Amino acid sequence: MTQKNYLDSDHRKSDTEHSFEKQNKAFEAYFTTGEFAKLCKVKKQTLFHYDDIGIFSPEIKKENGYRYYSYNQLEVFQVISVLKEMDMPLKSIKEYLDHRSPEDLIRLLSDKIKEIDRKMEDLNWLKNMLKTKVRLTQDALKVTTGTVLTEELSEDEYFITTPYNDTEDAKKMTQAIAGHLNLCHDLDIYSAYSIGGMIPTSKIPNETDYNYSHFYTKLSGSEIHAANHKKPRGRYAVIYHWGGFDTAIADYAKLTRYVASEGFSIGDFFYEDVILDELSMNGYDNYVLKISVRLNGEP
Amino acid sequence: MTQKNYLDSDHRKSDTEHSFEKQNKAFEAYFTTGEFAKLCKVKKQTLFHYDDIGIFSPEIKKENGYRYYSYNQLEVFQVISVLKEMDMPLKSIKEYLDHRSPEDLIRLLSDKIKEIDRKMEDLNWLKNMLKTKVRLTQDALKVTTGTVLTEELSEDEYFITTPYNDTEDAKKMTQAIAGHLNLCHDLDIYSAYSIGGMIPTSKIPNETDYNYSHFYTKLSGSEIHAANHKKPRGRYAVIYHWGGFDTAIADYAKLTRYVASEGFSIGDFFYEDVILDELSMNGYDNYVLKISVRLNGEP
DNA sequence: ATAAAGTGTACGGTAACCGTATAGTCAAGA
DNA sequence: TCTTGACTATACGGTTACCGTACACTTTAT
Repeated sequence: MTQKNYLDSDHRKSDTEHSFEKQNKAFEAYFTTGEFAKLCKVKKQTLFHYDDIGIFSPEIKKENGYRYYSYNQLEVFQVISVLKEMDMPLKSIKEYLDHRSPEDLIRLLSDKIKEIDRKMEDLNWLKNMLKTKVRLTQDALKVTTGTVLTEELSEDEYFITTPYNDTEDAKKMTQAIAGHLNLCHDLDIYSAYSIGGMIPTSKIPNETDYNYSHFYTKLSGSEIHAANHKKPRGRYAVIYHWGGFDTAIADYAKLTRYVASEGFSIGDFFYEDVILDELSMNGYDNYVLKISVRLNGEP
Repeated sequence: MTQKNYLDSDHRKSDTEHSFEKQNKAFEAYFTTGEFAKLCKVKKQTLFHYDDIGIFSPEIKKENGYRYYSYNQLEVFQVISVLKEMDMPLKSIKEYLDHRSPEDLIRLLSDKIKEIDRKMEDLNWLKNMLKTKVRLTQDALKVTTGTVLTEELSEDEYFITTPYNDTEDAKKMTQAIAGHLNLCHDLDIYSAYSIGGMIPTSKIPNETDYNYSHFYTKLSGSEIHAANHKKPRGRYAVIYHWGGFDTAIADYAKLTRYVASEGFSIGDFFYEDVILDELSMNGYDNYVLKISVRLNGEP
């Protein structure tokens, strides 16, 4: 790759003043810190730093402190760059460089390849989640609130749910939600959707009660094996509500009246999804909720 | 998602001692720092830190300094977690949270999606490079050095080259190599292969001359449009050399003798590749070189 | 009442540098 | 030879997002 020439044997470790005086011209074959930094496309500071921590030092250091890097050190630096790009801490790089061997290299790189695979999976998941979130938010901006409409759910949706029995105790509820998050976490489920709440239609929310029976997370393709609830496909009555949970009660009532007036019988659960949440809005009072309930029977 | 109940309006910002005494029981609806940290799956320190820098503070702080987080703050914390997972610095998260809106969220997430795409491309390239490196290293371990063998190159290979005219001046050569690296960098070419050197067969290396005419980088599929040299397919004489550039001279001669003795005429260039380099070996003297030259004409 | 467990602040340290101030050094032109 | 401008070195502080530990005080359970 590069040539190892006579300069090497002449000057390597020849750091007495004598040899400097005698072969001063040889310094032309060396790079100062600034030159070498430019070659490596890094700041001088980086080279100082590497020298300080002992991972990469100039071949020669004059007694006035001036550093001189040799041509063949460029390659060593490249090695460090590559290892650094793989997120290897300098400490480990140093350790590796001190004991390197082809076998260790193969081990090291193979591990890194696995790590990259993991990282790519994570990124892929994150990307899908962000895309879903963008879509949901865009939809939410187009929504009309306070009016009942109907919507066809063309496919069954699968949920993982955490049951909830306690009453309106805020702390208990928070713990249940945290528990649900942990459950999802343990099952490696990271949905793009917010957590939703199910309320049995037998218990329409009122001023004193707003009782969820379950908290749920919608599952996507590869995760439906973990499902324990199915939101059945079919026609749903939907109302979008703006103004937080407190004032949603009225819209639950509206929804119930609508179902009856249209001659349907009501499905088993209200499904409550947060469409615009803390990510884009400041505070519960500005959330946009989507409340839906299945229309059973023929009108 | 969660319920906003009476605790909210009663206790938010009610941090006088009076209201604490009066509604002490309400604290049961709040979480201490440790509890909340467990809920969020982080250390207490993190919450302290977020409070310090003003990005996320408990709803209530008693006059003895004890922090109390409310149930609805869990969601705010989740938001911070998600943004953090997208490598957003806390400072920017705070800025965003202070002015958030659905439109900004869409902008933000769309940018992040693009960023993720870039990152995945980078990772993919790195992965391919590592895989190639592993393969090359494994091959190198199986190699016999010092013996001439022949090898069929079934496909043309495409190189991007940097010409080199100067003589054995180490500094000039280093600069040429650095220039080559920069060229590749500028063209977005990051090969998995090390830089190779080409030597015209008219100038067989000897004790005083080891003159490369070009440095090259092998291009892979999508990059061949940038090629300015083709290593033609066909039969090649190959010798693997262990012991660095200095002692390679003898093997160049061996190669030349072999070509003649078998009745071939010699190709235009020697191709010199470093098979085991600084990544796995310590110092030039332990490199393994692969020197190849095309066998022209029928024997 | 006492002990265990939890909470607070403060301070130091981490990783891999970047920026700046200050002082010394080198190379080229007058 | 001297000066000037460009460069070099060291030292110290700052960055980011925390982690650990020490020490003192509270709360909770017994």
